[in-house]
Amino acid sequence: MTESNLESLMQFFKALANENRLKMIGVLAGKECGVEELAAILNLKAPTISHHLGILKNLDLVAMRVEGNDHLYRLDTEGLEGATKRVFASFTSDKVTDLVDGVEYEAWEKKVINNFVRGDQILEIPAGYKKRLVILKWLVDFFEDGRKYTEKEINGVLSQHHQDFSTLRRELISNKLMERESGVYWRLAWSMPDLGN
Amino acid sequence: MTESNLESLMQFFKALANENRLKMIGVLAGKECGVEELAAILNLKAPTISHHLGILKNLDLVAMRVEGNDHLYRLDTEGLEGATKRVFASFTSDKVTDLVDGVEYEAWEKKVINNFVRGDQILEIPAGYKKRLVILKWLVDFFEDGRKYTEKEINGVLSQHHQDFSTLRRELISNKLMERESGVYWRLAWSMPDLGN
DNA sequence: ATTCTAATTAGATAGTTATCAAATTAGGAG
DNA sequence: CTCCTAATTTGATAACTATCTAATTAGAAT
Repeated sequence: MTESNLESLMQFFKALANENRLKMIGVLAGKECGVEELAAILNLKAPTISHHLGILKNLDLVAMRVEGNDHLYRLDTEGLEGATKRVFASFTSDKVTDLVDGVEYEAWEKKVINNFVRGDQILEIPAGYKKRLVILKWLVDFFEDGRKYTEKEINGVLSQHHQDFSTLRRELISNKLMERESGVYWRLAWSMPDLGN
Repeated sequence: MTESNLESLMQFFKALANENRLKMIGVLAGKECGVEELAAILNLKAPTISHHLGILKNLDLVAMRVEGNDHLYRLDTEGLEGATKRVFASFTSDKVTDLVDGVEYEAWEKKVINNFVRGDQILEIPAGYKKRLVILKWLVDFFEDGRKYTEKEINGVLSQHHQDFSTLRRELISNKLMERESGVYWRLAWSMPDLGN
């Protein structure tokens, strides 16, 4: 459903993402045509038309009947409407998300952690906001949820990961990952999804 | 409207006729992303992502805001819905025909006439049904509409265009372009569109 | 100010697709 | 049965597009 859905969507769009195929659909909507006739109308050679018709036929956008030596093509109105409806159903609001679920949403976070953490050691505190936040979220996971910590305890944990524990402590607070009240600290954020580090 | 309509339809389909762009839409429907983040998720390099985003942005399918050094992209839901609706509208029943009106519908008939007629002379009666019909339609235009003809008159007119007037006469009848009753003939078909011959 | 960061643009290359000419097929016409 | 006609298939080529690396830009951080 998901992968093949994306695949079939793509097939549909590819089929229509071509000037001459669109024109063919327009022409065939008006009248039934043989291959040579289409070739003349669109200023192309017959093999090219055959090629395009093959693509459209595979998706049931056109249909064919034989009359004598001629292959008469026409628009498959039902096929077109059906495909159109199916496609645009996939593009309403929430459905779009379904296009991707084989996708590794956390790839970038993993990469950031890989680049800035070795073992348990933070090699460097990232300058950019987004990356720093990733590291802070990784870091906050070393504190138990629900437990209260003294500042000394906080510093103890943080200094296991990087020398500049006070910057880290400040950042955790300002980014709302931990909270402090009258000298007592506790974490706010929940665990990150497993990043495999 | 017409030419540019086809053009803009094509732009839309081309934009979506690509696996990675579809995936990007799926991802961005779920969350705002920076370029590097998308690059990591889709296993591509940043310039490639920029390239794709440019295409999507031109069509208002995604929108961007700046935060620090990051360019954060998100799905432009309204733009997407709007484009989708517009496209969908172009594909309902009769609208499809509007895709082509700069197109020479009679190109093939012209070509047939050019190949089988020189001046007023039919060089050869086409074997294929469709082509023969084109020539017959060209031929019937030499008879006045509403006037009655004797068989002798018919033969006289036809023999000005080809020696085998009796075959032509028979064909005109069997193809319902002329009718006969008790030795009197009259034409049935109306004039062809001007083919410029 | 200078350095750094993320994004974009430019240029090059590889993969894909449209197109045509030539060969082949399927099936009517004589 | 043989020729003829229209379509398709095959193979080659040209145009286009996706992708990458390297160079550039815009703007934040120090």
